[in-house]
This record gives sequence, C-alpha cells and structure tokens, in this order.
Amino acid sequence: MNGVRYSAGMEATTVEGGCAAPMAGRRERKKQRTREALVDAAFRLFQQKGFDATTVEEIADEVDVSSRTFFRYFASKEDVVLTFQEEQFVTMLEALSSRPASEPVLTALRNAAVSVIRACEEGRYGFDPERFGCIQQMMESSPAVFGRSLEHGQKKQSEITRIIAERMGVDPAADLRPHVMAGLANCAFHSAFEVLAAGVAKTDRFSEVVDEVFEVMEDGLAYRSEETTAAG
Amino acid sequence: MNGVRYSAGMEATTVEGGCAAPMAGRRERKKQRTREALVDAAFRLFQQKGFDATTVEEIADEVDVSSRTFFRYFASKEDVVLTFQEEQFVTMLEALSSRPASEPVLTALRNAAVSVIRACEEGRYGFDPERFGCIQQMMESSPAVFGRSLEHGQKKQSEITRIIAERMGVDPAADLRPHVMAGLANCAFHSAFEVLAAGVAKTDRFSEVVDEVFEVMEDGLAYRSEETTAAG
DNA sequence: CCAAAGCTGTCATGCTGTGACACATGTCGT
DNA sequence: ACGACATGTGTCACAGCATGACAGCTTTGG
Repeated sequence: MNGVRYSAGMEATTVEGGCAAPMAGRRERKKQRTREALVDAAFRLFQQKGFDATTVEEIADEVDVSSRTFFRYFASKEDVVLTFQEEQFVTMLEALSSRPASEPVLTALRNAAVSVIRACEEGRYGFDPERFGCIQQMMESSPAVFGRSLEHGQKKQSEITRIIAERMGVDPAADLRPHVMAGLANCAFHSAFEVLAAGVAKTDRFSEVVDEVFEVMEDGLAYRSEETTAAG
Repeated sequence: MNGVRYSAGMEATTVEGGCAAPMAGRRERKKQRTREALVDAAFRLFQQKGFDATTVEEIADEVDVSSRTFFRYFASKEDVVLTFQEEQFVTMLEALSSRPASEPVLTALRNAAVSVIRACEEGRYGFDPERFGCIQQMMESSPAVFGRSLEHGQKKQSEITRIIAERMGVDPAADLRPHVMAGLANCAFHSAFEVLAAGVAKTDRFSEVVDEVFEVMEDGLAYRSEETTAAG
C-alpha cells in the first residue's frame, strides 16, 4: 500500500467528513508531510554536500525521525531520487498514449518525451525545474544514482512496450518490434544525457538535446560512411 | 607501478594468462591464481545459491583468504561478474575496429556484436559458454548485477563512440551522431536481453536475438502504424 | 643474506538495509 | 467519550558491503 500518489498541496481545513477522496484522516496527512519533508531534506543535503556524502541518518535527523523510519518511506537512498523519475515516466506514458495514431511510432515517442521534459524544465504539471536540474547534476556526479536510474528505466520499459504494441496493433509477446522501439526511447534519454554531460551539444536544455537525438535516430540510422556530409 | 618491469612480455593470447606464458615472478603467478580461484569460487556459489544470497565472506573462505583480500582484487561483489563483460566488450571493440569501412555504421556494429556473442556461446577466444550462460541468468535474477551491468555498458560507451566517430570521419566532440550510434549498440544488447527474458524470441541463443534486434533497428525504424505488415 | 617492495591478515569503523518488539498515536464502532 | 483495533515510530540488534590503518610474512633483487 505504498502507492503514494501525491497530488499537490491540498490543504484540508475541514475537521472531518467532507473530502474523503484525496486524503482521508490525519494519519495519512501526517505521513504525506513526513514524506515530503524527507524528500526536501534529502535534496537540500544532496545539493549541499553531494549524494554520496549525505547519509540516511543525516536526512532523517533533519526531519527528526529515525533512520529506520526513512527506510519505511524509501527502499533505498537512491529511491528518493527515483521517485521523480517515476513521476516523469508516468507523465510520459500519458503523453505517449495521447499522441495521434497517424504519427510514426518513433515520432510519437519523440514528441511525448520532449513534451514531458519541456514540462519539467518549465515547471509545468507540478514539476520543479530546480529539482529537475539537481537530479541531472547528481546523475553525473554519482554513479550509484545513475545506475539505479538506468535500472529503473529498463524495468519500466515494458510499459512503454505495451503502449507501442497497442498502437502498432501487434502482440508484444510475439513481436520484437515494440520492444526494440521502447528500448530506443530509453536509449534516447541516455544518449541525450551522455551528450549533454560530454558537452557535445550546443544547448544546455535537455529537451532540445533529446529532440536532436531522436532526429539523428529518425534519419541518421541509414547513415553510411560514404555519405559523410563533410560535417567533421 | 614501479619496480617489476617485465621486458615487453605480453603476447597475443593475453586473456588472463593460464600458466604457459612468460609470467615473470612467482608473486605475480600467485596473484593470478588467487584471482582465478576467487572468480571460480564466486561463480560456483552464485550458481549454487544465487548472487544475492552469496556473501563476500563465503567466497573468500572458499579460497581461504580474508574478505579484505577479496576487495583487494575486486572493487565490489558485482565486479566479479563485470570482469567478464569487460572482456567481451574489449573483444567487441576489436571486432568493430576491423569491420570493413564499406559497411554502414549500424551494420558494422551489428556484425561486431553478433560475432563476439557467438564466440561467447561457442567458447571461442577463451570464453566459457557455461559461465556466459550463468551471467545471463544472474542478470535476470539479480537487479544489482543487472544495474551494474547497465552502468558499465554506459560508462564504456564512449569508447565505441570514439571508434565510430573515426570510422565516420567526424569529430565526436562536435557531432552527435557517433554518440547516438554507440547508444544504439548498447540499446541493442539491453533490448535483446529483455526480449530473451520475456520469452518473445523464437530462439534461446542470445546472438540470434541480438541479430534480430539490429535487424528491426535497421529497417524498422521507419516503421509507421499504417504500414503494419500483418505481422501481428 | 639482507633490505626494499609488495601482499595478506587482523582490527576498527562507517554506511546501507532489515527484522523484531514495545510504545504511542490515530481510527472507528458503540 | 470510551474502548478495541490498526498503524506508524523508535529502539535495539544484526548482517553485509566497503575502506583505512597497521603489523607481519613472502618475494624480489642486488
């Protein structure tokens, strides 16, 4: 029961009864507050002294709970960061689902991905741009975070696969293609990230880099060495 | 790094020398033996009780050394497994370098990857098929191994990028394309692995699945929903 | 054979993550 | 409001991974 679907702020000033849908009971609210406090404290410390140098105990102390309690909210230290990736992922799935069927699969993937990342950068849909940047920074500096992120992405890939298969009208249990396509989406993220970290891109905006990467994929896959367009 | 300075030893079949090589010094030989013993013991235990259930202490005990010594040979428990991935990777780089320049980049990547995996499966170049299978098995069962593997692959991606850039005749510091291409290769592995684990492929041979994945990439990227070829 | 270099074991330590149990707090029925 | 039940939290204990420091033994090389 740790689904933890937390919508924004929502102050429930009502004593009892009233809106029971969003958050029922004080206990639930308290948990929510604790969770958010932990996330806030964690990111503050991560940014301040780095992910690795921050211990779970410090995070817990900051919120005045025991370390044990921290682990009742998050399965691991990395999990605090992954929480956000999960949110972005879910949003991306929704965006993908609502792309018109007329778009080629890769284009749909591209548009969905880019739109969500833009939203993150611009603070729409409740995303916090500052935190988004902080996460990117941590991915670079901490291999542990990066690794877990890759792992998470791979684990969630099957959901993208399902949507793509549906869109393609094929059975994901018998057709490779949706799997490969989903992998490509994942790959685009990683490549974009790597390109950004390596300073190869002309821009600093992640969304633009992702878009470029998809661009390369779309028309660059047929690239042959003899076609070199004198770009180097 | 000083002292011990063997006169240009290093012959061709260098893969962690067995014993019939010009190994200067007993100390060096002893280290080699310890290392191999650790790897052997580790894999034996991994296969027997699973990666997670096997502790470093058990591995060390098996070889009759202290846990501390284990960590002088491997940076982490996962590192034992990654050692092999590293070997495969290096072999793959060599294979890639020697692909004819007339091949399109993706094709070269495909051929290089497939040939190396075939070698692993068939026990050529000193690879052990059984161990290769064992690793695949662990990747499925242990998220830790899988995660580290992804991380390792991503970290090594830059080397593929360099080779591709060279082949394309472009500057990897200014051109996205080689980066994306390298990412694609990595992606092919992951997708193949996922497809295999999901039981979507008709075959159990990893090399064949990888080949198929590349196939999909090569001609499937232009896939549009309205082009469904009644394959599903 | 001796001295330097290098490897190993032991000890100590820090951090992550989990299980068990007791206590306190919130929830709900009456 | 009161009591019974459920749930969250703290404390304690513990296992495992990983690293630093120091002492002792083996190898190396002159």
